Amino acid sequence: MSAASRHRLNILKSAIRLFRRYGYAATGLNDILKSSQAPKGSLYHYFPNGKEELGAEAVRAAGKTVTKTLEELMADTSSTDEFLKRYCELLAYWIENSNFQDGCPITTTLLEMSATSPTISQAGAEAFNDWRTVLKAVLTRDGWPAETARQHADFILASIQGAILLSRIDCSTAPLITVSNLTSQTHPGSFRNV
Amino acid sequence: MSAASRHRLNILKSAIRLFRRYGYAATGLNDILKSSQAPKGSLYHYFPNGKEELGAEAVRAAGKTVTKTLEELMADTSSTDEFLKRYCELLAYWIENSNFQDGCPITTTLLEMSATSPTISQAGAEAFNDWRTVLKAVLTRDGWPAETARQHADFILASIQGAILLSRIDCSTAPLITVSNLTSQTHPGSFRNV
DNA sequence: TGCATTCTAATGACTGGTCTATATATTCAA
DNA sequence: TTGAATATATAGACCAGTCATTAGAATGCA
Repeated sequence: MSAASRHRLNILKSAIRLFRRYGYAATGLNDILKSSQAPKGSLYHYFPNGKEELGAEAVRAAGKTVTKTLEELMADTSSTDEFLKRYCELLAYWIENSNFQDGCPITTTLLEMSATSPTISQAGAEAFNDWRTVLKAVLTRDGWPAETARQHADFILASIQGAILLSRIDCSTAPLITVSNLTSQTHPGSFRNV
Repeated sequence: MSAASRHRLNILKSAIRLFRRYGYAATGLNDILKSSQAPKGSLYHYFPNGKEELGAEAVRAAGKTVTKTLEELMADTSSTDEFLKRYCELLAYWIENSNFQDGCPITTTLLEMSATSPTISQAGAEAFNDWRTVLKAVLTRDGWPAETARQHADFILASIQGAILLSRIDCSTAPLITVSNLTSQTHPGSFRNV
């Protein structure tokens, strides 16, 4: 990485962190600049369309990070059951470690901007699609037929998203653990065992 | 209702509607006042602690409306399966009718304020608990043992919350329908049939 | 009943501050 | 010397919240 684009990356990282914790609207550009230690002029240099572009980029970047985690976890596990258990453990660990202040890195921003920014919404839809694709691959690997796998990928995605929300609001990892267990029950070991 | 408190109710209704669609931080008090046609002084008269109190009240009120809907639906159905199907249909109808601009009436606000406002978070936690209680009653009525019912209530709550999110971002009722079908599969007719 | 008084509920102009974004000037590196 | 990068200043809109004032109901009294 060139020293020149160091600021760009720091701005993006700070934006992701602050949007995730406090939301898009409540996070001021000044907060992001202060946290990233980047000069003010850099923000509009690297993100000429201002806050909305930064928001979309943050959703894209955070989305890709999650996709990468899911792919690595898929390579590192051999069944849907194991995959889900491991992922939920990971989530519970991170959420608890943030004192239940951090949730999904893109959900809050997406809900806030869904009605006003097509740009950000689209970035979010693409991230969800990437995640779905990995989940579908995990299910397919376990022998699930394509169409069934697609639907169950949605189901798993929804359950986990909801579990993160509940865990955060309840300040307890219990919902995540419950969802992990019950989702595993619904997707035991392999489709062939169902 | 006294004519005097008309403004209070209108402010609350507008706050719920705007917070739901645009989020808490992006909704200015002026927006709420304009939409409710209430004078500005009334806001601080009825909600002396300002925006945060209004936010907590909005979460409480919207939460109770949902609880009531769930209770009515429980009385109007005879199995978990039917209950879930009917509720997801209802949600899909409302979301589609808003052109996918409205989601859960409290989730966005809760995610935004979770890290900064214990007051609002607590109002949200209580709302979720009320919903859980109804869901648990629905499962118990179907013969599920108490502890199992509690966990499945969480599971259902999470799935539906996630499904609303996905439907909104994808601008499609498909995730809601998928979750409705698969959740029903997981909770067929009665526990005795499992 | 009719009028004066009291008191509280209700109000809207106003404040200080912060927001995003822009415009211009300067620095720095190739 | 050129263009990318950074710094500064500020515009213009909007923000939540305050407070002196007003409207109107309740009360006391004749």
